[in-house]
Amino acid sequence: MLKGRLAVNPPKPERKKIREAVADLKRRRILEAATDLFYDLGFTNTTLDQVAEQLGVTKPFIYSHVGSKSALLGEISSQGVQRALEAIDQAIAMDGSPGEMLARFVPDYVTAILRSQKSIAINIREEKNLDPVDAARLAALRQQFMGKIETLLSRGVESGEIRVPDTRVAAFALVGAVSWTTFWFHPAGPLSIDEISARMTATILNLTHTRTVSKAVEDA
Amino acid sequence: MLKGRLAVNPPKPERKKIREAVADLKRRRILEAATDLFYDLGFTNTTLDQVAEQLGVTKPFIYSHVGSKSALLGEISSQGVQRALEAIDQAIAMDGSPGEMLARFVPDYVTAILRSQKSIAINIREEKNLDPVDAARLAALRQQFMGKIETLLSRGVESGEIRVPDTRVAAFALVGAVSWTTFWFHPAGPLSIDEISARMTATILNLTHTRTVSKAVEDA
DNA sequence: AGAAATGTATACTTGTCAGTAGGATTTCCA
DNA sequence: TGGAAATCCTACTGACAAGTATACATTTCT
Repeated sequence: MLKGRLAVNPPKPERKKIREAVADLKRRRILEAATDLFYDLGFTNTTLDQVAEQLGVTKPFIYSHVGSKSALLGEISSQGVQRALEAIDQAIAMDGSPGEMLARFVPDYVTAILRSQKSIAINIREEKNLDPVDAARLAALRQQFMGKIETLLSRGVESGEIRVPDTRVAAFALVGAVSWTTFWFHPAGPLSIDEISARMTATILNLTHTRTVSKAVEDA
Repeated sequence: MLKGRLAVNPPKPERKKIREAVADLKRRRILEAATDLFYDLGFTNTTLDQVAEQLGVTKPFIYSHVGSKSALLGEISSQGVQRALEAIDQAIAMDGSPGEMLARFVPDYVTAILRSQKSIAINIREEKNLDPVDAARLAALRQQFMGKIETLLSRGVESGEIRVPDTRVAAFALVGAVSWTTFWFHPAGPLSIDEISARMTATILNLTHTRTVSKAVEDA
């Protein structure tokens, strides 16, 4: 069998690329279907047979692309956090005052959360069904995220642009207010993602910014 | 067997009371144990055998006091919402301006949430494992709760005491910020329930109240 | 005391589902 | 076109846990 492997000519690069692209596509579709079902029914109430059925395949197909049911959950759960981290990193990367960074971050963050609504909801709800290794990894990411927000708020307080009684509690309040949107947002509802993002941003900046800045943001 | 029942003299009231009190106590202990385990391990990862073990009894004991595993979950899940509703009802019942009502409500609400931390967390996480009937009942309660908060905010906006860009979104932001505490609060951590309540209240009122009121609250 | 009712445990049934072994089918290349 | 390799399915196993039938123990009342 080793011989068999060696007998084959090395595959041409573009062929390999197509292979990989196909495999990626399949993985993505599996993730999508699983995300929908986990979101609608809950992780433990969803069987992999159901996921397979929705894709028109069977369970072993899934196992040939994904290690296990919990691996699937781990991957889905991390998606939302990744995007949230991107949002804060981009905001921090811009050159501007802490207040401007926050004004940039919040709408991006809300938008990111609402775009990955299902993964975020799953991430929050199914934490206890995660493999301990994944759970630890995600906890670390979350902590990193919280730290960055808190630092941003602190710097804004120092510079006088931001006014909150307690940066740590304020950071949690901010994240809570935004994360909570995953539970009440309905894509088919009256408010679009952009509208919610705008209103939530106005609401939150009203909370953090001192009046002068807050006015400036409103006028802009 | 009907005859047997009729042959018995009616039980004396105080006797019956003791019976009920004992049964109530047992139920409460079952609920407590189940709450701890559901919170720590998640609903589906907890077996009723584990709950029984923690109480030093066996599974049929539990079934003699509780209809089913999901009935247990339903009862646990509703506890937190009940208390939150009490908090808003008490605040509304006081005679005072909307701003004063809100200033009364928020700390009570935070305290209620943190005191029933585990049930709230379970309520949020295990929604999909609820019996559909319970789920509908709880959804109705939640909606009622949200409606009352939104009304309160609207009245405050009318009276000029409260300033938010959008009462509906602000109501969700408020509830999100507070509910989120269940996920990061550690009873053994550095901040007590009262401290968190105070800081969260200051943070939130900073968000809702116009400056003058906000100052007055701070000075008080 | 002893009959009746209540409460609790032992020991089972039953259904469900994650994960897999091995075979069928397609794809790809010489 | 033959045959190897990749891909996918049919059909199973093994474990686990909810819920229960039945028997035993304990209290309660006459």
